[in-house]
Amino acid sequence: MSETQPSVEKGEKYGKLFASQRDVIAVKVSGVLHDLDEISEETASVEPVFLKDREGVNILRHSAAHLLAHAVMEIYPDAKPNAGPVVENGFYYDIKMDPPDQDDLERIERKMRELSQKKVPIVREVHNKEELQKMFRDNRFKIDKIREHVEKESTVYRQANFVDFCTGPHVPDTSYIKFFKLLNVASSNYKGDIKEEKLVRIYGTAFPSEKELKTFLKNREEAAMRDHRKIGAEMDLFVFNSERAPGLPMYTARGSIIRSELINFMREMNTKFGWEEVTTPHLFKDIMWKTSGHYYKYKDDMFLFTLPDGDSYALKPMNCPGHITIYENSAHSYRDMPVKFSEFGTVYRYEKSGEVGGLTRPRTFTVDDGHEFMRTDQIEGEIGSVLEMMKITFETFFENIDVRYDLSVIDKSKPENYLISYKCRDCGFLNEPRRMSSESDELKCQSCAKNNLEPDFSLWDNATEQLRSALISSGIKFEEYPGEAAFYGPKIDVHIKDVLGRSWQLTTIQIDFFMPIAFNLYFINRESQKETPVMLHRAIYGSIERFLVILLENSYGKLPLWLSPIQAYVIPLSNQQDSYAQEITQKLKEKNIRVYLDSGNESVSKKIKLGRRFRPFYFLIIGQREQEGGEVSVRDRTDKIQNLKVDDFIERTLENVRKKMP
RNA sequence: GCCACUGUGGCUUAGUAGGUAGAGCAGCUGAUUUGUAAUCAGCAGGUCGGGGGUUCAAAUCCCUCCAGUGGCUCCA
Repeated sequence: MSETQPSVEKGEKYGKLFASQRDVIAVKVSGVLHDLDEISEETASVEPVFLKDREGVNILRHSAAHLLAHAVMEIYPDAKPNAGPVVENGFYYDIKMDPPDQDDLERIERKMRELSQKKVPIVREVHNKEELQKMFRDNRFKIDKIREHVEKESTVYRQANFVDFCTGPHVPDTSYIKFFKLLNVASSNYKGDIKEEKLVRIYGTAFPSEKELKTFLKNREEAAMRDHRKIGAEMDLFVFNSERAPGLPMYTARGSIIRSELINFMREMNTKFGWEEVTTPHLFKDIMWKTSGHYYKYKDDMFLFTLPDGDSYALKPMNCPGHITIYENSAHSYRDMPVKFSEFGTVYRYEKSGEVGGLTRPRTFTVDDGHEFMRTDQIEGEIGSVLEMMKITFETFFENIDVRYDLSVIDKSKPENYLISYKCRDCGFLNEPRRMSSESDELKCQSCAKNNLEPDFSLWDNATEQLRSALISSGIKFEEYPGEAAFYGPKIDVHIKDVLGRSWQLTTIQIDFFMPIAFNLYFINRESQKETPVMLHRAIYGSIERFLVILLENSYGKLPLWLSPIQAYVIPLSNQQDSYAQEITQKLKEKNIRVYLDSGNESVSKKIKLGRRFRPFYFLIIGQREQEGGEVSVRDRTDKIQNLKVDDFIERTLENVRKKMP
């Protein structure tokens, strides 16, 4: 790669060597992107960035975001642009303006096309901080950015009357931005702060070629067809009744079959990996949630109620306290550790109105939950064991799927958000863990009563390190996200994208040193002393509903045989085959094959047409020929048709179910 | 919770200068007895999300509440 790279002399434009190549839109000089027109300050070897390159597309989209803001400013001169970054599959721009409607959006897009055709040069200018502040004096967003990021000088990009504070690079002129589309309007808050100004966020996308744009738009339309809400309705899997139970899904018989299969699969795996299944109630008195700490952080998000006798209860938002209560009930020796409880625990969380949606964010969902109590020397091995469960699960359900592993760690600059031990700077006493933001009184040392405390991160650091090394030794690639930890500990989260490109957390593995302290849990160690166990929270599916979402969208509802609610959809050719069809249906049922008999007076074609929405694994057509030969005509997912003896079909089906064949 | 959009029979949907709702599919009835993505005919089904208002008159205009969708925030 790095043989003789073309180079430019001091004082020359970086793009000099590529002047004739329109598909070169920027250059890379020792790993840094630059505009073609930028003047080199020294002799440097330059690498061309083509429009179609990943980086080229990003530059294009970034320029398209500028073009969007440019068009908006032309139409609405009072608008105040904030920022317009590139995102996956496109870009957006946050602008302080009146929310545009569909017509406005089209008007903006037309203006963008107009500006594109005008081939407006996009010019980079360098200004010092004072000049910048002057240029953007009527735009507080830009001023904030200039104050925060600029030391002496920085760049702006000018295209006709529109100037944006930006480090670039950009395409040379607006005519490069040709194949774009504004997608939708949303809203956001400045700096993501809900107390800050409301901004309009306009999403759009741009591509190097018309073909790519068209493909993208087509895929987007098709993605909507794969939406689990649509598939679920077609397959008759679940029911939403927004008047009676907003955010509270119900499962039909067919939907329940899939749930049961998922649960059975995990139940077997739990057994294999040493998890004992327990059952806990769906509600507890509020004292439980006060002890666990959930109450203080989440009481606005819990279903809380008070009975006439004055007792207050809450539907459980988590299963851990229940499992803790079972653990507490008996004495544990270090020899018994780890103690591992699992439960398909249905939890209830009052998700705020705008946050609920489909099965990805319902107000009740079932977690394939597990809580483990162990000695510190068992942590790494146990995390590895859970990672193994996860690996088996994902391999079973998905052939290839884009998985992201996050290590969610504490944000040490905000200790008030977490349960943390505090050390006294005066007497050195290590105080019990607490969450500062839930304390009304000033924090005082429990030993010397002074308030000179500092957070002690040792438990957090320890837990984080154990998670990190377990990931590394499992050979998993991951990224760390400060501030994403749970209030009681760091966690490994696994994210998978839905069909609309939104990322959802499925698997989660969390180390918790604090809940055991909060509940005074212990086991008797080798020295016959009480010792606090470490807790591990884990869910492999995460929630059954979310997992189902990914399964359905990923497979377009064409679930593998062992998960299909209807495995065989029986269609008699005419009612002369009714009794034979009945007989076969009954026989399959007796073998535990899930079968549906469509005995209406319709043509085979029509029955197939109407039956397809249920995504049965097989259609079994039964006519006179089949009846005479003791056969069924089997039409599979690929629409291949094959006649089989009934017993052969049964045998084969059962074998494939057993093997969990895809 | 915030911003925007949307809300017509089980599903998809027509219905904008405001004049008390049309259709297809599904359902039911009858005819047809069918060979792998829709046989024909008929019947029934809607207080147009709820409430309030403007008007002689509202699915259509206004207010408000509820819900859904897309974002934001949040997500133990």
